[in-house]
Amino acid sequence: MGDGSGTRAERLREVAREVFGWTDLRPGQLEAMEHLLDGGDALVVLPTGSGKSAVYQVPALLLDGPTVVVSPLIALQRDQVAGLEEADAGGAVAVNSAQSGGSPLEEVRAGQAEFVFLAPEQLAKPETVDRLRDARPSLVAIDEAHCVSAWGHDFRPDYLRLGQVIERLGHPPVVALTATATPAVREEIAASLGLRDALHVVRGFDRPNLGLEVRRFVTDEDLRRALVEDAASRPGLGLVYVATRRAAEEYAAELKAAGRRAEAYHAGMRAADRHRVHERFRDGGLDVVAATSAFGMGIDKPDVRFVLHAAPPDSPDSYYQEIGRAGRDGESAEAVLFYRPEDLGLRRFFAGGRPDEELLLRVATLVCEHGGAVPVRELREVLGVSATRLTRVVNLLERAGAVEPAGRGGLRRVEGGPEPARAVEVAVELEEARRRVDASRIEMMRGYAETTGCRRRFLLEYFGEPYERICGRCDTCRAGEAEAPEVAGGPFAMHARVRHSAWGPGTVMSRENDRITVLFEEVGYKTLSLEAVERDDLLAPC
DNA sequence: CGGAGACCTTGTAAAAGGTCTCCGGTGCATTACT
Repeated sequence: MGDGSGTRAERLREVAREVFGWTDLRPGQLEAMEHLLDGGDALVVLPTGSGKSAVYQVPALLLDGPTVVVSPLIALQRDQVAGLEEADAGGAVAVNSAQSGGSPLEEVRAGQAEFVFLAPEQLAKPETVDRLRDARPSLVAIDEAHCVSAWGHDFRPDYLRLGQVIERLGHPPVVALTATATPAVREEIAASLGLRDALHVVRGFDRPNLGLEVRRFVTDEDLRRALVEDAASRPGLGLVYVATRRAAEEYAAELKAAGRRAEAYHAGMRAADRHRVHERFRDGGLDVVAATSAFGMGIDKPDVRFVLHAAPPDSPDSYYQEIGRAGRDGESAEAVLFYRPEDLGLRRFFAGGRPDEELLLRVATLVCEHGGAVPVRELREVLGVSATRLTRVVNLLERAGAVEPAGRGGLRRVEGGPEPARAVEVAVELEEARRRVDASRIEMMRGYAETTGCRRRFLLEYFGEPYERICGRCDTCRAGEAEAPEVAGGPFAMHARVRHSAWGPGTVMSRENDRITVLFEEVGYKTLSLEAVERDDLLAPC
């Protein structure tokens, strides 16, 4: 071990101990911190509650200049600012529409705040980025970085523009942090943020204390009855994830009627009510929260004993994140999916929708005809569309190579890029490829629900972790149905690169005894029978 | 894609079955009102 690294590690440990009171740093954390101090970028996948925030907070204090933290929810920003204020870590401020008075950006520029928290939407304003750049940031942290991939394309398109923001800030060291990401999602995050030779730190996917089970139903009525009975009789604190706001209310009401302290939680509730449910949950005043996917980010309650799903979520990514909220204390906890194949229909509906060809063409044409740099703000006024819709379309046209950013919040045509009509075609194809991948994730969720193999193995291999055994802690293992896997070898080993004549290149993600699952770059996940693959020579190594 | 509720039809009076329409998840910010 060289002198430099020893000193660095010691300085990091000292700050961790003296400022934050953390007496030891885990290997993954320390490795990432050292890399950031050396000026490198990092992508860190660590389970919640294992000190992800430390990875940026500690080096931040050793680097000369403020740290920009991109965080998806204002509520999270508030908690993080409060935590840092307590630690006396050089001051922390949040910049968002909810703050009243004061001038947080001025504090940052004047060196009075070490940490500044913003949502990507704030960073869509060129003047905000300019003022941050003037403060010479020394570190950028992207918290909950899976949002780049999960939300960037449709819901919060400003997430896809963070790469440009990072460049405008002079590309100081960047660290992207998340608790869950498949290898494909990691690649997407790194590419989208423009990380350079990023160090990937990935730890602790397996949660051996989590029991896995799927219960299958024919009618919605039977499913509901069974779920309420189950949630009402299990000891300890639990979550019930549902697909709609209405179902959240209904389950909460039924559980109350069954004598449990239960509340609903969804984005349609008033902010004060949401807040109250959150607090009661945190303080042990509830037994069950029946919630949509709105509930969860930022919660770190150690003693959740069960997570039941009344309907499958849109992907194993979401599922693993949601069940990962159980058993953080390391004690035994259960994750049960109450499953009907029909309930995947709602997910297919959400993943559907068509790209807005008309708006794509109008934007491409306007930018092309303008000749110079068009301010995005002006485009929005001329077209009379929402910022979200316009940003989505601009993102697609940029990815299609038709337009590019020009200075502060401007857009111009790419020299030698496609004509507007052609640009729309390329953009539509990009969008459709995205939908195919989303649809294949839903299919993987179906695969999890319907597999006869070990469910833990299914999930871990989905996340790219080889698991050449069966767990004994899921329903298929306990029923003796899951067969121990053969030792996979040959041309279709885990992570082998393959090519399909119609679906193009892909990566082998898992191999059960008689079939393999491949993640194709253009069409997403596909499961193939090994017999058919061999008989018809469907896959070639590449 | 699938479920719920509205509306309609049937063919004789109180209700059952068919067809249609609409709705459904995540949050930022901004704006126009009480």
